[in-house]
Amino acid sequence: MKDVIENKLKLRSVKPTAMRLLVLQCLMEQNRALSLNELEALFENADKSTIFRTLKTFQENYLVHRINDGSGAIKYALCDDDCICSLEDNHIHFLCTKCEKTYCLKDTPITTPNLPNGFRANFANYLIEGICSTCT
Amino acid sequence: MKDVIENKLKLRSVKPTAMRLLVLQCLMEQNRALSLNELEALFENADKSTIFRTLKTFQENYLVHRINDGSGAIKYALCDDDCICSLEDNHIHFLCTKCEKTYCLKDTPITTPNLPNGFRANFANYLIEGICSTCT
DNA sequence: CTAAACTTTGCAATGGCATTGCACTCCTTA
DNA sequence: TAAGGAGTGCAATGCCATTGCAAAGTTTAG
Repeated sequence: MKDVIENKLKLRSVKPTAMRLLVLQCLMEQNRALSLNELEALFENADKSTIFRTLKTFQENYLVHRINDGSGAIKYALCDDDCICSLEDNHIHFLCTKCEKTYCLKDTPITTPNLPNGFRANFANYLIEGICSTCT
Repeated sequence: MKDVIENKLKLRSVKPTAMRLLVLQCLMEQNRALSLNELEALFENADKSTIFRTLKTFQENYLVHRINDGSGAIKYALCDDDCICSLEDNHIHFLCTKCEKTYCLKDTPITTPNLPNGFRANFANYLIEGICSTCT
């Protein structure tokens, strides 16, 4: 397990500090998108700004992507190993309004519609709100 | 013109105060989604909280919908006259990363994808970022 | 082996935006 | 015309993202 995490970091040329290993592990275990506050709560004794900067580093190296799910707090979720956060990597996110958890629906790719003349798309953020399978 | 605005309010049973007429007019004229700060700047001498509450009233009566375009500030845009802000009324929003303006693409309805088993959709927020036709 | 240079971390602000309590004004209505 | 309710303005408050600065840790050059 630890090897998998370290490999993920190595793959993206990010130095494996203790904090980074922990944050990455959390994101892998939870298997959903987490906010800064949620992550902080999972650690108890880590500083929020350190986690923030850890996540920033992760973003810059395509380890995580940020999700704006309208909850007020930005959520962070793991990227796939071959992700470069391009339009093609964008996928639908699902916010359950009951349990308040946000999931990546990686198997549900976004179909970019035909835009009006002169509009060009660089990035898509498609959020669906509803009830998730465990809350049904 | 003024009649059109007053009618919109009457249609939704919202009393036409001076502030409400002004805010509604702004939203009609700009033909795009505006943030609270943008609206405040257009008036110079109106209080932000008054505009906020005006917009809240508008939302509650399906006159405007709020858009989370990831800019940090919520944007507000006019609803169609027959809108009840249901899933069917949801449409794509476009944020131009050059001029920072957000538009409703009402002619580009959202196609809701097939969700994984057990997931049910109630609301969709589909935002596309890119370059708009006037910035191309 | 050691000192300098750089990176990471923790603490303590700061700033932006949404939201609300309270008092004042205005408008409606009995 | 007085009372009640609706609308407005001002001044907080709170939440979240972000950053400056100094301490601690790590790497590198000599």
